Amino acid sequence: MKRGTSRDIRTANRYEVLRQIIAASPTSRQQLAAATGLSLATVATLVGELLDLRMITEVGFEDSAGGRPRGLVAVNASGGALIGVDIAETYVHVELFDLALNVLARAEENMRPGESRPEQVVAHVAAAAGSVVTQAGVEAARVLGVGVSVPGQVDRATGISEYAPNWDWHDVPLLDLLSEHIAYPLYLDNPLRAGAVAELWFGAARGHGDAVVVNLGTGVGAGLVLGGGLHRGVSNSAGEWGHTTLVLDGRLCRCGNHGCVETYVGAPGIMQNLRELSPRSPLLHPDDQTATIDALAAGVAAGDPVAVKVVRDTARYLGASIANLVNVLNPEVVVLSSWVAARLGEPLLDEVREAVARHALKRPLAASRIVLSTIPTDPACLGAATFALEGALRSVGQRSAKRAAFAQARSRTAPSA
Amino acid sequence: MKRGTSRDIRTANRYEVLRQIIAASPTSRQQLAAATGLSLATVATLVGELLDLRMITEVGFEDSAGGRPRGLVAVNASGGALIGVDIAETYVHVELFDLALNVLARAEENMRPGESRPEQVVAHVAAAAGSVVTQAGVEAARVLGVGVSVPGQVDRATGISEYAPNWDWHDVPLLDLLSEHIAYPLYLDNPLRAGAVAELWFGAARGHGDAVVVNLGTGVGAGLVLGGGLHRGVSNSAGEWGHTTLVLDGRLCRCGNHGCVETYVGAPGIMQNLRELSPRSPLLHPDDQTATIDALAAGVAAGDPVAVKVVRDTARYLGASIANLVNVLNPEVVVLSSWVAARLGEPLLDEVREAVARHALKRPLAASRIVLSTIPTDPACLGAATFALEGALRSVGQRSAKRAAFAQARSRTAPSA
DNA sequence: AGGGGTTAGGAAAGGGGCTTTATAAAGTCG
DNA sequence: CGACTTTATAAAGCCCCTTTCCTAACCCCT
Repeated sequence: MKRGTSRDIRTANRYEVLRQIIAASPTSRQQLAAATGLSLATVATLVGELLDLRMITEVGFEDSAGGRPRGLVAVNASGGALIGVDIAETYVHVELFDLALNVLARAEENMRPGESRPEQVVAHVAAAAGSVVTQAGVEAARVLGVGVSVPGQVDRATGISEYAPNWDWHDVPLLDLLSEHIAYPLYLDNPLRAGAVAELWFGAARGHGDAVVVNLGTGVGAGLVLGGGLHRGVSNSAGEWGHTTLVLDGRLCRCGNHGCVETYVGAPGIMQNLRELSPRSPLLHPDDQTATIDALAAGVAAGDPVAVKVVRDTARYLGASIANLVNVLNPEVVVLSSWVAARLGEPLLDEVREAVARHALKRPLAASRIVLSTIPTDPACLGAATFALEGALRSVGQRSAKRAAFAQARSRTAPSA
Repeated sequence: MKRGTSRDIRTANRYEVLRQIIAASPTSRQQLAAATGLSLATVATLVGELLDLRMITEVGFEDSAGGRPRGLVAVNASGGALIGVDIAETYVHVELFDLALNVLARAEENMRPGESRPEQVVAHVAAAAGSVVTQAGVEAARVLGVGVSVPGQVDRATGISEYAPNWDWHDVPLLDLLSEHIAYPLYLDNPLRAGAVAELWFGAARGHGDAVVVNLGTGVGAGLVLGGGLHRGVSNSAGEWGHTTLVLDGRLCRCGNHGCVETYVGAPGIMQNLRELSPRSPLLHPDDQTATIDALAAGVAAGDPVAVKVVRDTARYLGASIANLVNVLNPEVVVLSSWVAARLGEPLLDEVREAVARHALKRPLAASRIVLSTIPTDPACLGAATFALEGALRSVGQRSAKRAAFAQARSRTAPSA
């Protein structure tokens, strides 16, 4: 049971101030103090730190009501670069961000089925990472770090991929393998937590102490923000909501269990919902999840009754299982994220809201908003890059000790002179 | 989103030190420092504070290996009293504890069906609270506070019982009503959280950052300990695990939903499990939950195949839904608590462990231990009293400002004299 | 009996953090 | 051009925790 230290407070405040600046650039110290609840003095110190790091810059002044104008600061977008890597079953996405978290370059490597050895995956990552750096033309020294999202169970401390379901990896020392090809600081975690931290910094979970980021893709899961921070659980494997039982003795899941949420609301599960309703539906593309989900979305837009019914059925499963999260965790906001949610969009959201309302208890329900993610790019990439940003920010404020000591010594001798 | 202050660190450390002293009384400062990870100096300060408060006392010395003997401190059991109140559907339990959390006096008031008006309940509480104080013969001034556990949704800040399912209460200002009869500081919350905090301070969750306390009674729910503290959720209604869906379109629950966990593993649910297996079983006491559960426990002990099967079926439901918690939250320990768990005991636990192992993912499962609660008395009473203890401890260290200023002023003038 | 040696406990100093108060800087307005 | 306002920084104060140093207390050995 870890004890908190006063330094953690500082780190949290640093995060909060930078988040705020990124969100509302340019902004003044006054606004930051109001938004964060910190005193002007503390904000000024933190802003000073960030200026020293060249992560933000002064960008002019703003009239005040008759007094000294407010100095404005903004993210120094070109002050550094962050790389986010999203490793998935069939592809590796790599994006290079500036400090405003704009995408400067993008690279995608597709992996052929069977290409599942760790060295092969690592080679793809290294190639793509090299590519984005040259594409964007940033100097290597400006890259603050590389965040890597890899499916399955990850031990962040050791950098070991304990288990990756797609490739049946067991205890692969992924960080070590990657560091042979990549010289920047590396941060490893899984897509659920990456998505959650992306929403926490830049998305719908901003400013909320308790939030759930529901990830709807081929696999499903949830990233949990509890008490203002990511909840990891004791072995960094919290959030496996996709493998909670919704239908006892229900559909067989790839995890070996029956009736998992994932088998009803993951992309293959949705295809199964469609198949059970209308086995020969033209919406169904048996070997292509993306095409099927797109066809469903188009069908709903066109008023196709089968598509509408499939989305409704899916929303019913999804609503019941989101209601479980709402009842257990009582979050302020539930964010629907990842590609399935993005493609099915509002129609799915509306049905889900209704279904959750039917299943959840009144009080927790009243406190929870359910929204779609507003993150336009790959949330796992953005989240992974955010881990790198957090990492860069965490290691601040160690080496200023010498200067402080010097300043103090001088101020002590001055009066005697 | 609340920011933490350095004072919270102090409060947490104060809790931790006192917890440790209560758990291992008498103990030395050395042991405390080792157990808490704090420095000797900090432990000494905190111990000093607690000595000043007369919550602990020095009780002698212990030989050290050849050097100065270690001073021993122990809880000053008679240094104060705490009252815990457990309001349930049919009864009010009140217990008076000394500071070692021993029960000094107990009172129970039974409520007749229909006796559901807030004033009637409050009258029972007031009567029982008065009774325990006179029984134990403690002076009123020594009572540090009264914790009250009331079912349903509670707003701690305002002291309003927003919703109590048994009596259909809506927004009852319970704290105000109670304070008309009870002069001690009052602390209100619900039994789930009371149970969790009891386990966190004195039970199986001690020292664990992430724990789930599963409450198996007539109703069921879970108290969540996440990140070392109680997780309340945004509207203090987290933990309603009893009303998560385990069987889509399953049994009708009193919450209006279908297939809730509670309908399978709450006492009435277990009776239903029995009824479905063997409608005319002599184990079944249709109007008496307690007797039925007792009969089942006895039946299992005697090897009655029907009883064994019912417990196994129940454990199957329970295991699947505990696995859901394990997968989502990845806790270090899951504690089975409340009267149903206590009565069915080890046989239930064994079956539950097996069932959880079948349903949970390998990694979170490997990190989780499932245990029975070791708290012998009513956990809601103990937990409620613990709220009072925490409250008393939280308001420490405010009023020493004046003395500190004085001491400093004196030390500043001294050298010049 | 009286000094080392050893361990405990407390006091002081040091380092981090945050806030309040004072002061300097930079405008506006009469 | 001075008075008033508003912003930003500097100084001082308070709260934590830890490290370091010193005294207290006890053992043992001479």
